[in-house]
Amino acid sequence: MNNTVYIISGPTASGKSIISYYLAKRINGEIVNCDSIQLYKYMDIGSAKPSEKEMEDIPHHLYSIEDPSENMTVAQFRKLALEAIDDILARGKTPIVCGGTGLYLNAILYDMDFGAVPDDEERRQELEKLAEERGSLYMHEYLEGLDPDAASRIHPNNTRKIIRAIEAFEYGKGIKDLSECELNPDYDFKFFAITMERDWLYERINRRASRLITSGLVDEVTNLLRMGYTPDLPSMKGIGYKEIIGFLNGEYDLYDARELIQKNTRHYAKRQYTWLKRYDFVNWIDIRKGETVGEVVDRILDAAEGSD
RNA sequence: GCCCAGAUAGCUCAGUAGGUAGAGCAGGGGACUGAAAAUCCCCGUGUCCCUGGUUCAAUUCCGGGUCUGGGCA
Repeated sequence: MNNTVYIISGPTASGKSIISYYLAKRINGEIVNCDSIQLYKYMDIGSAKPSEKEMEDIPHHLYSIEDPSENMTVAQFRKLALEAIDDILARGKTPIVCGGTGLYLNAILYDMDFGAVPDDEERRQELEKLAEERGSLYMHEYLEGLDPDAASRIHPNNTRKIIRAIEAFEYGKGIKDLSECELNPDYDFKFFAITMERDWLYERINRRASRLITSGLVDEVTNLLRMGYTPDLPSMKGIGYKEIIGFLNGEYDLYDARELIQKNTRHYAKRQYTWLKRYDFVNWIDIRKGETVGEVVDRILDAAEGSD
């Protein structure tokens, strides 16, 4: 049985979605989302989901599947994504994983074991309170006593990760290092990352931020707030959402909100590059100016054949 | 035309009681197994506007000039 899985990743605004769409048309594929914000319902404009036409044309999986009040986790995502991939393969089609959320990419690429660690909101709040009172250094020392190995991998200022590591230890499974994981042997990955000259990418990011605002981002955020989704939800902390919330609260004007969105998106793109550079088996597709999507897809298919 | 203030990193500015300078932002690099569009770490040489003078030494003090704000005519 064919078990080829395409992965189209790359920094935000590099054109992953449209490239995946054309690739899907060419190879009879279906698209699986790997973007942590596009998973949420009602967040269409800000997360730059594919157009309705694209979604009708080609089956898209894991888009708009979660309520913004819920908290998607990697473990959950991994389960859903692998199910979607297996389902597509079973129907004789080719899955195309599309998205730039690095941790989620890992969850698909690697044989990661998230175990049966239950949600324990109470314990997390306890630890958060402790961190606030005693400081992150204290928490780090505490972790060092429990799991020195994990502690050595986490910076003492990174309270969030320290808390997670403590939780993981208490549940009986420490945080493993990725080097202990194998590439998922069930699939034949064709892994691509879209890139382009940094200045050009930044121009695209800036332009897209402007476009999101003119196409109704403020209304989208206003509606989300009206529906009762609060600014502290992980979904509402997405880029584009948190900045518009600040504008609606009168913290700054729309012009500044736009600049903030642009800046935060650029920072995000940079972090995505850093993440993607860790994979030595990724095929970088460096987009040239003036190149059509069809030409890009040709290059991807050529490279995919070459890698067999 | 006159008076006042400013001119220092890509931007906003601090500073050097005279010994060639440093913050924030931007930018760059990096880490990351259950919040990941999150969280966290590291990276600062630039004609200190030009030009004379004083001085062992001037970006710093003094004179002149140029430009930019603001005020008065």
